[in-house]
Amino acid sequence: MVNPSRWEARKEQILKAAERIFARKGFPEATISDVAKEAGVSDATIYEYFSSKEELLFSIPGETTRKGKEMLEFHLNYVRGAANKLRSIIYHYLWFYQNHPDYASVAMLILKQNRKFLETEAYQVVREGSRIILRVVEEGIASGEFRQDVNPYLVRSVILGTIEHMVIRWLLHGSPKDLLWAVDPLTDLVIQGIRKASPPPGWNLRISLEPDVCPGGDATDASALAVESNPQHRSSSGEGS
Amino acid sequence: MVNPSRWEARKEQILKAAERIFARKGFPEATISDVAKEAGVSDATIYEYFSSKEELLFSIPGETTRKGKEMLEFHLNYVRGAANKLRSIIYHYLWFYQNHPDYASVAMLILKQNRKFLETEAYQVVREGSRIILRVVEEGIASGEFRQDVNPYLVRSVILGTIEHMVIRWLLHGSPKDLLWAVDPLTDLVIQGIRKASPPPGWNLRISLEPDVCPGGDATDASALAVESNPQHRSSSGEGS
Amino acid sequence: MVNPSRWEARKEQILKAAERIFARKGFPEATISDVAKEAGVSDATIYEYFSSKEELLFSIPGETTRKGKEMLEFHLNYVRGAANKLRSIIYHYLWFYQNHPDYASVAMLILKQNRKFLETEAYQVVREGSRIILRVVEEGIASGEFRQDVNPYLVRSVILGTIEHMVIRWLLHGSPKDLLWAVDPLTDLVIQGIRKASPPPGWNLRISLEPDVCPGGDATDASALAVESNPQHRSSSGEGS
Amino acid sequence: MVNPSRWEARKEQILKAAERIFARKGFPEATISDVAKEAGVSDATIYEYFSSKEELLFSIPGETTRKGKEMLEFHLNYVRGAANKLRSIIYHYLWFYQNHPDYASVAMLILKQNRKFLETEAYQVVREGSRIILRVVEEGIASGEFRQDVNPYLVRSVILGTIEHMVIRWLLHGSPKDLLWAVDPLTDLVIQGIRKASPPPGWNLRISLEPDVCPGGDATDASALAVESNPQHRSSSGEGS
DNA sequence: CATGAATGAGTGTTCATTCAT
DNA sequence: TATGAATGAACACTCATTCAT
Repeated sequence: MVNPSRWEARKEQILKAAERIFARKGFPEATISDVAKEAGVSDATIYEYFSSKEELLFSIPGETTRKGKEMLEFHLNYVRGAANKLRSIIYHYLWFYQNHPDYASVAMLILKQNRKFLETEAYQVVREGSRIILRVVEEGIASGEFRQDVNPYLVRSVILGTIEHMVIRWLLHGSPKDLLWAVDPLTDLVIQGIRKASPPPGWNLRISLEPDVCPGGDATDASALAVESNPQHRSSSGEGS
Repeated sequence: MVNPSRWEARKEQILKAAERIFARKGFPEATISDVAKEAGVSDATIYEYFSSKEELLFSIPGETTRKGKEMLEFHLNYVRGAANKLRSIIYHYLWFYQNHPDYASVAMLILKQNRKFLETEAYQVVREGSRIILRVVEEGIASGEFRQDVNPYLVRSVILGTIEHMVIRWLLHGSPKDLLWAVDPLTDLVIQGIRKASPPPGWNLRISLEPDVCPGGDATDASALAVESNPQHRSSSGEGS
Repeated sequence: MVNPSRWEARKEQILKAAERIFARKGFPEATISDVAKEAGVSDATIYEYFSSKEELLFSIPGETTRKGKEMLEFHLNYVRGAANKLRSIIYHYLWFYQNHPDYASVAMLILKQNRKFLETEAYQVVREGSRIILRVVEEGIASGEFRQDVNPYLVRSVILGTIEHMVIRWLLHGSPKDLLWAVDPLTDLVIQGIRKASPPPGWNLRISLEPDVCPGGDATDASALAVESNPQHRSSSGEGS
Repeated sequence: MVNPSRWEARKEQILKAAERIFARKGFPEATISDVAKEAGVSDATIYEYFSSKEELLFSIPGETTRKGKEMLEFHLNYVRGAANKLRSIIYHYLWFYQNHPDYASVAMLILKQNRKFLETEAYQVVREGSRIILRVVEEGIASGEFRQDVNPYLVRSVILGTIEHMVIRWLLHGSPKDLLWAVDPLTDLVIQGIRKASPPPGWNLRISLEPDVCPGGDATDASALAVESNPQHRSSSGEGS
């Protein structure tokens, strides 16, 4: 390995080819020859970089996951409040999968159900990533944003489970076209489901105004505010089956 | 097929063997020989009942799913109210997977990500099953239990996604031991997330005021309307990174 | 295996083909395809009968060796006297190799130097075969035909080593054409080398010459030579197992 | 080849590495990489010195054999008498293999049965070495030490065959620990087997002729002693199976 | 009906060898 | 001279599938 950067580049080239091929054909159906052809190298060359077909598969997450986790943590620093952070997390995952469909395929359709992958180092990074959700939920409980009795593990399962379910549908059925439509509805459902059910400050005020506003008035403004703290909007591009 | 009942029994015997083997070893790793041995028949005999290894796999859900769906629908008749029905559904799925781990393995780890399975007749039954959730949610919206703006497809994704996420964790990690602990927390989270915002303590007070404030007005309707008149459509292209 | 005799026949057919191919091309150069073609079956069929290329190789001696050993023991019953028996043994080996050149090739050029073969059950039969020589030599010592100081293990090494050396030369160089020419010379050399030195007819004549030779004081030299030509010193580190 | 001596040193270094590796793993199992690693050079470098893996193998005997042959011939000049020379030869081979086990492995287990090696120049040196035996036997016949009817080729086969048989046993089984124990027994067996059948010393003596024949001579006693002092104890702990 | 026996088709993997640098 | 990098060419082995009995 005289030239490490060249070596890394080649490795990346092979990994990208593998990601594409595995995403397209599935792992058992894809052959090393397919990957080699896609990468523009020989079969044997692949074995210079990866010791087996399976190791090649397990190497795909590697950097991607690490960078993703770092990026997410970086963004979260910009955001205040557990609820807002949950939205960032949901956005992050959906945006990422949307923009890396091949990676999504490999992760959701191949790796997720692979028992051996669980013993992989790469999987540890995935776990760490998913621990962020736990942390944020706990933070929200501590700050009083969320109820004391909320189970962070359940929340994580709800968030990741829903995302994964939608990503898989998107991959297999192609619907919805745009995964990001779900960011707000999902965020809202979850937040609503776990937040401290005391009315947010300001509610009472507005409500007390209503009598004045209602009759013939424009409720829009008032509820607009309410809506902002309480949005359950259904996108016109709903998740049709 | 000299003796139809005997034939069916044999078929079931092979299917059960396949379920066990596929669950244990995964589909590509499992061989027809494995299944044949487990079923106590010869390799060739399997081909008397199923035309290919893949057809054998796709035949596993068949009855199970149909019966499951029927049972679920039967139970739902006992239950009044969309929220209660959602709980029944969640209970049903978790209970079923908990008590049929091999089937859970095949369904969650093998079939769910199989593109070809989507074109299968058996898959149609699965879809029908999942449509029950849509129906119940719509029922809840119509009855006023759930908010008007709730997206039934999202709710379905949340419920099925969470369940599947938990089942997969259970299959791969063995935790939690008892899936059913999640029934109520999950139900509550979802219901809370979608139900018409019944007032937290203190609300009723204000509500009681409304008639005075909005004479002749229907508070419920009003707020429902307010919400409905406040659609916040999100442009799908508005969420740039 | 419904029909064992058919199964055995097939197995034998493959073994014979393997013997021919391995003899002709050597083990590493021979491919399973070669063997399959020679046997008139498919590659896969070979694996129905033998679990690996190596097991196929190690199965070649099997019957042959067992039958050979039995035949040899049968013949030995016809022969009286250890010396005569040794001749029978030498004849047996040379005759056998001469008439089974492919087997000779496999045994001498492939198996003999294979460390793994030593752990094989088939090899045990070979060992038992070679023990016959030990037995006969011991018998000859006990009966007084051979000297007391003869080391049976050395004799065995001489007999088998010479035979193998000649067979290998015969296989590789093609000379001599007829291995059997060596039966009597080798037998005589060995017998002469180990027998109790009873004088052959005519000896005494030559002995009468000695007096003439002695004067002049060469007797010492002569006996020195005699001594040197007859040392049976036991090294403290004998060829113990 | 800028620096010839450096070049030769490198070549020797590679050859020694190859000898070790081939001896340890066998030829087909050993890889060029193994040899390169052992030699501390790169794979490609080996091809600077040897054109192929096989040429590398065939180059191993080269010097060793030539030097061995020279040494043997040198020693033989010190020895008088064909019988004594045969002992020297036997000693030489056994001593050499004993002290060069890796070379012994390569020669006995790999090269000896290689058809292509026979066409090699290196093999010619081996042949020349083995011709020494022929020469000595012929010399012994001519001098009257050995019988007229002795076949030198047979004797060579006996000597080399026995040695090789024992060396192979030693390599594969590890017994006997010390090959050299066999030098004298083997020499004696062979000499006894081919020498002119002069009565063993002491025979005629006892026949009572001698006193008259060698008056005042000590020859009688001496040779008698020689004979009597030649007890042929057979170790009870011979070459265990 | 059931199956023992046979196989065609396919693939991951290895390694001796080459060559630009 | 030395080698890192690349690869062409093979090959053992597997397994879903077929079919005569």
